Amino acid sequence: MDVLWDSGESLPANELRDRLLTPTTSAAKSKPLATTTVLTVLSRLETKGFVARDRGNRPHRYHAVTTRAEHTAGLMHEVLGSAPDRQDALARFIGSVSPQEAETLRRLLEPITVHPK
Amino acid sequence: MDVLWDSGESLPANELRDRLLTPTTSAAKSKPLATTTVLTVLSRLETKGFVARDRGNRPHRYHAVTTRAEHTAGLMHEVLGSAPDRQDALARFIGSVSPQEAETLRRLLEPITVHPK
DNA sequence: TATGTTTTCTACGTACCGTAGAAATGACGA
DNA sequence: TCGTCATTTCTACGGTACGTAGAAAACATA
Repeated sequence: MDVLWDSGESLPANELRDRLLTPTTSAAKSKPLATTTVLTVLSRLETKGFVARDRGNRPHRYHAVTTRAEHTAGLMHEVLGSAPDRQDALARFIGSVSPQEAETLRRLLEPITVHPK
Repeated sequence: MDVLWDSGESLPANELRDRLLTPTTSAAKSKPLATTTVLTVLSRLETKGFVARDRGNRPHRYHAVTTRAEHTAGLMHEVLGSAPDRQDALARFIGSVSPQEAETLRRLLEPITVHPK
């Protein structure tokens, strides 16, 4: 559902419905959804704080509250946070990460260090 | 539900039911669950591969398939895996991690590097 | 004001979970 | 062998969430 969220930025319900026919990330075009369906989902997402809408002009415009990456990171934190043994969980997590990703992580972590010179 | 999973290791349903009255990790003792309830949940968890049972002797003994930490890590990977922008997601994740945890991560990542000398 | 667009309300089917009763199964002593 | 009790399986009900959408209300504008 959020697929198209990350695509554009702040669109009216109808736009969304249309874009849902063109699966941004490949996949065959499925049957069109009723506009009301999209609206319903949008409200539900709104109550959950995933989406916000500009209630100003008539065709309300919706936009994701966070980026997909933020959302993903958030979920990860949520999962991690629900673990009583964070350290351990992190260890396991790191342990099963691809070399490339490990490298990425290492690079990402560096900046935090206040390494002199 | 898995709370007690991580506690002991491989117990019969009744044991479980009893232990559920003594919330391993604090919290007040709630009302006792029917044994069948526990069994039901156990089967459901079994179908999902979270739990396995020793069907040998009569009081089947159940045990978690993975440790809590592994499970958590697994979930994290799952979440991360469903993201089209892994790098980005990881970046955000790291960005919002506590300094201590960042340090832990750094340490965990080192071993992987084949640093000479 | 009539009419088409957009939004809100309400609803139905499916699925999963918590909980547990009823029935089937198995073990074990009398 | 049979009764009885522990254990397991089957079935079920209430609750919550989601996908989907029709009906009705709210609006804008010709």
